[in-house]
Amino acid sequence: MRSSVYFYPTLKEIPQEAQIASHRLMLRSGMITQVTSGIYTWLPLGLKVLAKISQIVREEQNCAGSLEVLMPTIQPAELWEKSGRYHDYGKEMLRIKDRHEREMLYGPTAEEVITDIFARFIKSYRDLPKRFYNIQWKFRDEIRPRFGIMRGREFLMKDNYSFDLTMEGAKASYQAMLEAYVRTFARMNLTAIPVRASSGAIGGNLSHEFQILAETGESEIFYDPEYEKLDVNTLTLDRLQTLYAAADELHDPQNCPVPLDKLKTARGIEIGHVFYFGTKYSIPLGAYVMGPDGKQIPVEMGSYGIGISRLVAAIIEAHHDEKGIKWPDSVAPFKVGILNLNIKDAPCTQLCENLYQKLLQAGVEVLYDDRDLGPGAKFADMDLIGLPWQIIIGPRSVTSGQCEVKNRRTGEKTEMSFDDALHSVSL
RNA sequence: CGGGGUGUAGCGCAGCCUGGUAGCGCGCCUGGUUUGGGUCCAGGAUGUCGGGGGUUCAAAUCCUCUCACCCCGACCA
Repeated sequence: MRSSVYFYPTLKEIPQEAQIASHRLMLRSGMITQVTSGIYTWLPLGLKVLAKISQIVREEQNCAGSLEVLMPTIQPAELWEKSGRYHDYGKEMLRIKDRHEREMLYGPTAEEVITDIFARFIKSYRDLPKRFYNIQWKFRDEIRPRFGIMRGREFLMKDNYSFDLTMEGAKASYQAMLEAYVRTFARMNLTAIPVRASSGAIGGNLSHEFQILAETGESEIFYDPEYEKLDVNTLTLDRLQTLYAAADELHDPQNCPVPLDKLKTARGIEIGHVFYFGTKYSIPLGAYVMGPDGKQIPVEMGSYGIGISRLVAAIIEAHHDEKGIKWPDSVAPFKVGILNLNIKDAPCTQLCENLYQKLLQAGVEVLYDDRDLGPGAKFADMDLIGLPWQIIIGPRSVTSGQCEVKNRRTGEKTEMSFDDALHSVSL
């Protein structure tokens, strides 16, 4: 992609309304722009990142044996009346009426819709277990939206719903999701701590929230250092139940099993939440299957959310510096940026064009800054939008035959030949 | 919803107290200049001063109603 035809309206000045790093950087790098309180348009650069994150989440969900569906944003009140939540959910639910005065709502979550689908199509224990997920826009009419996309009213969420015959089965589903989450966040260079949680409005009796560590996180969390050694091979539900981790409001220093000198503390951003809630929805919505003994059994359910749009902000909170974003490779909107320091210098531009074409041919996602701007502006913009690699080519490259390759994450700069540059960023 | 604040050019702001018909920086357009960290010079365009009502010879400025947005708190992926 050429910068001259792309669209990323970068801002030199810090937008007044933005308080936290991710919000400021998303606005300044031209990823998003606010439409109204808590509601944003995703501009091309931001949308690209959102799509990359969605894809990673999707791959790990599929890998964990889940089936993707796409449920609507607008749901009928009727379904929520069955579960009792139409009354319970409160003002966070955006309620609307269609032209027939029928009560509708913009879905804040989708337990009712998916459970209804299950109830209508799945009748036998032989079809279990089943897990369905979708990646869809949700709306929660937050009392006070803030921090940009981090707490918007409209947000993109992956929500997965598991259906099992027994509680043991449900726990296996729960564990499969825990593992998928650890893998998912690891792929985004995030350290995630599954903190035991009260299950809130969705209800139930087993719940963990995933906090990802970032210095600017919203809440303080206290956790056993063993958490930092967790990976998918050592992570089991039983093991998790024995480890201590708590967010500040739930932290109880009196009854904390971890000695004070070992207890670790960090800032966390809640990015995912997993729940087991049994038959809370299956019974009222009629999600029963015929068991092996010929009896109707309400299915055991769980639900598992990941705030995808929030992840964009969370990744930035975890990976930025004073100049801008430092994208992990896996979610970067482009892998490489080429900076043509003087497009009016024909030989220099020729070098840039050649390299650009070679990178495209190699299948590398590249943003070529071919705009007629001074070098300073290009350096500043490229650091701001945070592509993992920068290849800097100026008139002096014409005589030296070298370009400068800069690693945005480490700041390391190396002069090398064009072939070497091509090779090193293609890895 | 309670408390606080802000709405003036695309962005960041001054002007408001003490009423006299709108300004600065950045950005944008034109010409030139410069080209390895937001070059420099010259010229130029852009405003229902958030909206309604009122006071006044005269309102960005005073009064009043209203809307939007932001911040703190309670709630949340």
